[in-house]
Amino acid sequence: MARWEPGAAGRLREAAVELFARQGFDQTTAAEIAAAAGLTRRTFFRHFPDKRDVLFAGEAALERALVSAVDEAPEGLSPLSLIGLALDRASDVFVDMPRDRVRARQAIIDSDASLLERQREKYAALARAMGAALARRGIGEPAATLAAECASVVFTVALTQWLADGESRSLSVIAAEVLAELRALDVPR
Amino acid sequence: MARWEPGAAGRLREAAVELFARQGFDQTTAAEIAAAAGLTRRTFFRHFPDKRDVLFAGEAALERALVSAVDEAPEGLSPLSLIGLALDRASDVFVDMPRDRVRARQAIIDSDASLLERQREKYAALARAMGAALARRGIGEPAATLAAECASVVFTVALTQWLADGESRSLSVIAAEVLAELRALDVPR
DNA sequence: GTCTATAGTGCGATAGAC
DNA sequence: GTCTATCGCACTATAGAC
Repeated sequence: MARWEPGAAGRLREAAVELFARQGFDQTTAAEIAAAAGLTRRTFFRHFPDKRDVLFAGEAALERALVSAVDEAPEGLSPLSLIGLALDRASDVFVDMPRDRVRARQAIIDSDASLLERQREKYAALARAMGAALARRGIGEPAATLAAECASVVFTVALTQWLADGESRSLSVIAAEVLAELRALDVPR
Repeated sequence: MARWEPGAAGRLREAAVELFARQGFDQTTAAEIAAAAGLTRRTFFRHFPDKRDVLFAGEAALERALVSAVDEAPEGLSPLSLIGLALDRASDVFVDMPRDRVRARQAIIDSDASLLERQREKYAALARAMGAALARRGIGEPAATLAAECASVVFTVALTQWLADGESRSLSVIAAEVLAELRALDVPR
């Protein structure tokens, strides 16, 4: 048997969601999480610079998905259409995730102001990366920034809806619908 | 002579920007700010629950302007047109402010992570208030949230441009232009 | 570890406005 | 007199210096 099982970071992330959900974020120590994952406190901090990060390690994959979709998209699309492609690709990141697990994670974040702030920070970083990707395609300012922020908002709204009680549609379907609503914002009502 | 001059909060805010700009946020104590405004440390904390708040007390007026514009707008407009009216009203809040002072304030915020965090929080609250105002007008979800977040983004981008070196146009002109860019995001390019 | 400086709070006293 | 803003003091907590 190996000295360590593979996927230490993943096991830490799962254990963290589990423990935070059961006993609260503040009431859970890094040592507990590490123990539940069969690791030591020291190893926890080698993977995550602070206790909060264990909940946000997934954002990197999201950013890669969003940015690569923009980078690889065909020419001649509108910024909003580019965003549509990016959101579709980002939705793929979530297809293999159990909805209940993502729901639990979001409930933890919603319960703590400092976690909410960290989440805002992550989304702001995501938007900056998207803006840079759009700029590489020749989209000027302020269009690139506006489109990137729109992507962030549409994604957030769509994710919230995906996690809502009784919702069964896929994230990509919901995101497309929310993007359509964004496009319709200038229709009088 | 009166025991207290009127406008204590305003004097504290001015002194704070002055001192933060000169010696840095961390290097300035609440007592110093209070003294510069002819008050005591205790009075500072009666006006502002914490040291950061002295930089953000103005957001309340901004929120009132945005929300009242939506509340008082005529019927039958699109959500984007509603936020156009709101942005115009919000710009009025800034007409009497010296651009250099707002620039100094923003430079202070940009220099400190915890202040940036507070600013994100304030804008998030602003967007929530706008979303609620739009909902009162019968705008459903997710349109209300989307439009409110768009307003927040357009305002942020416009304010940044207003503060840019060499920019001389008024905030309301810039905001109208940025909103026009937002409307044009679905044009292929 | 100690020491210092500062953030932030609770409470009561006081000086004015009305 | 009431009401409110300010003040002064004492307190806890915490971050950094050493």
